[in-house]
Amino acid sequence: MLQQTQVSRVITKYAEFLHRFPTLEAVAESRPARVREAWSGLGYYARARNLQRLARTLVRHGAPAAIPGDPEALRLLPGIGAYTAGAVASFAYERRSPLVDTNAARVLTRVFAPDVNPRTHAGYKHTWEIARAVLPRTGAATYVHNQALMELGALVCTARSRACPECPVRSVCESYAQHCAESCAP
DNA sequence: ATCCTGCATT
DNA sequence: AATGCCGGAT
Repeated sequence: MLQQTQVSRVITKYAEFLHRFPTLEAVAESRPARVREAWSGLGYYARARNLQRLARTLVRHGAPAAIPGDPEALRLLPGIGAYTAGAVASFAYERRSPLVDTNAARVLTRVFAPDVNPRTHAGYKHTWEIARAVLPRTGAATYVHNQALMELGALVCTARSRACPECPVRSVCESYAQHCAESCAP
């Protein structure tokens, strides 16, 4: 649901969806129209179709669904791209796996590569290299690191405004001096 | 117009 | 590498 959709708009829908479909088995057994119905209002309905395809893939043979923890295995599932694979590996399994969403891409380029535009294809690839390069050593630390990276982008270093005075990494940020020296620095 | 915890298809 | 997909908020 969070793929290209704001958290604030997902929260309610997610709770309702889980109430209607408590398990992957429930999603797998449902008629597609029911899944689509529970998704209504969120947009990008291909995600709902992909979710059910994913559920039906994982619960085949009636066995309890097992979600892979390896990013490469996750990446093979319908609707799971590079970001979601990294997010599940990192957050659900505490694997030492990088992740780049819109927040991470913006923060990483602003902090480490001010001249890179993450919205271009080359720039986006570069953000993945940075994300891997700055990963901490352990999986447990990676969970916290990735969480913090995304939260920084969601709450402090947003697309429309940079709260540099409130930013915990401003002392090492390469665009801080450039962008906020006059307007933000005390 | 631009943005949002992207992905599949071409 | 580029585009379509959905919809609400800024």
